[in-house]
Amino acid sequence: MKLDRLVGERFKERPSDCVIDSHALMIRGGYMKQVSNGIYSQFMPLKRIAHKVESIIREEMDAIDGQEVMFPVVMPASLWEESGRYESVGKELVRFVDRNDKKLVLGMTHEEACVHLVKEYGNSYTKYPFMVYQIQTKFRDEARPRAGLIRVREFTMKDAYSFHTSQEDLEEYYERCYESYMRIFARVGIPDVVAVRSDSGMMGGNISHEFMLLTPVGEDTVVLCTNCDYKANMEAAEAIVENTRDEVSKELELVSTPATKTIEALCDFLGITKDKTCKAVMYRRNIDDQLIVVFIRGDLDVNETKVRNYLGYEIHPAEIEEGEGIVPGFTGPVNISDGVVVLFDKSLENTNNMVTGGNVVDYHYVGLDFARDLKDVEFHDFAKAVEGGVCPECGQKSLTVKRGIEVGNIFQLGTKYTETMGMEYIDSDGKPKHPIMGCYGIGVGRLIASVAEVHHDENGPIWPMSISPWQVHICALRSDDPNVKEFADKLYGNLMKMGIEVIYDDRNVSAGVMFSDADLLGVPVRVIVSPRNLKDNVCEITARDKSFTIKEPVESVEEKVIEIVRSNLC
RNA sequence: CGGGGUGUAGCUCAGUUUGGUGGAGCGCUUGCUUCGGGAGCAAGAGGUCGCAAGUUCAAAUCUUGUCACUCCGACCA
Repeated sequence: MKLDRLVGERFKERPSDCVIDSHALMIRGGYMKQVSNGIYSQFMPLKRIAHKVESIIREEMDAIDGQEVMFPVVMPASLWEESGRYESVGKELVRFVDRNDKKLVLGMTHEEACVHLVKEYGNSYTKYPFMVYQIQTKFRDEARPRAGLIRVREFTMKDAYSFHTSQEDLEEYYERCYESYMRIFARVGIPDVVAVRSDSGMMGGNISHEFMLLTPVGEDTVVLCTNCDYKANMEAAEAIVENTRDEVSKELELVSTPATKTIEALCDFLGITKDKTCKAVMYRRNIDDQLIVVFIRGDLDVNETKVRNYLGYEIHPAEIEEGEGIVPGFTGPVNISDGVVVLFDKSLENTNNMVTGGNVVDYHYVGLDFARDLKDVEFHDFAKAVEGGVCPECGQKSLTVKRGIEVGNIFQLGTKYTETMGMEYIDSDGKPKHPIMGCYGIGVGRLIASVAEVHHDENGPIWPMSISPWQVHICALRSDDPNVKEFADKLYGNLMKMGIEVIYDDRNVSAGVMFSDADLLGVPVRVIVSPRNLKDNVCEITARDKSFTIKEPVESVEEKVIEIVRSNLC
């Protein structure tokens, strides 16, 4: 490819609306152009990278007996009504009608389409297990796309679906897929992705893992143990709290605490620490606005996912209005109004001498003893894990909280879809059963952005050889010099003949422009042909990551470049 | 969905407070010079100031509406 023919322009300045580096560099480098909020067109360099990433994914999926298929982008609503997700999924699912007013949806994930595809085939236990996958465009009307390709509405995704006749078989395959994923991440250049236990959310099912690239720009929160192997998404991380109890329980007493609506103000007023308070966090049930109050120790935060899972329905943070029997800022468990769902976090179990809302404006209870003053209370884990908290695996106070980008995930789905959609096989015992499913996703664009996020400098991305849009970038400095032009042309032609992927810059521009553009394209090997070099009968071969610069005699440049590319030295 | 911000040349942004014939840098075109990290000189092209109403003798500037983008939060296989 001649660089002067490459469609897409490169920019000197960082676009003002780019927050993270990978986004800014991919815009500056002419990799993509935004069409709408969370929707991008891709120029050739990005398309080539995506193609390579997809090839790697394809190889690894095929290696675990996957079969590539293709599901439709547009599906009839009836398919989603079968699984129940036409109702249960929120506005991320785009619903529309065709010319005949028939209801359709835009594919955001393809469990339904997959079950539909393999339903008749999988009619006997002898046909299991099997896995099908596709690499395709998905559309999710995300509430807030951001950070370039990290969070978008339209994106390319590899999604795989496996079918099994036993939980053991699913688990065995799940493990194979897990390892396959680790190979994929290593091959595209981010080997240090960690797999964390996750909450399965709308997908349903039991065990699931998310593959996280740890980086401060990530939008997920991950809990890791520095002492053992424990890793979990914040949503799924168990919180272990050590409750302390004072020797003497004081009397329960209502005291005046004017203008202390926040825990901070209350602690200041009474001269106590946050862990001696019990705060109320309010939610509402999505369908009917039923009020839910979660009581938790004042120094901790509520993990909303745990509350949602415990209750078994969708909730959202609540605004309190007058006349509901709830006193915002002064809500406590003693004499709380009926008709409110009340939950207690384990951090309060067996504690005493706690301060909590008096359910009267400007009053709090002090001396609350949960064992003594509240009857028939159950305590559950509703708290977020904290930095320095106790690890649920090894019991040490060694938890750390980090940010991560979710580059992939794997779910043990169970029979949620095969049951609702009536997929059955005849087992060896002659009885009809529902196959057990697993599903496995990787976002291609997000993966590419993640690689750029890890591998870049201030001048541009530094692509690993495995996914770089080209393998070699030839810069012909002073292409108006006939010797330079002739040599560079020949080198370009010969490398192409040898099957090397080359981007060739023979524009008559200054060295600075040429090098800056090369930096933005991030090709790992750069060959500089110039009058200065040719005078000494050499060419310069440099690595984009600056790991080496060599002056190679002109006779052996071609050979040397091929050797570097083939040996994957970059 | 809640709260902020921004829409002026391909890009980055001044100009809006206080209404009076729209600017800069980069990029683009032409010519000459230059040539190893975003060159110099000269000449040029390029904008219904997001859109629509309104106020006014006069609107990029004031008012209202609307659309788009963006940030924080909520939500998120």
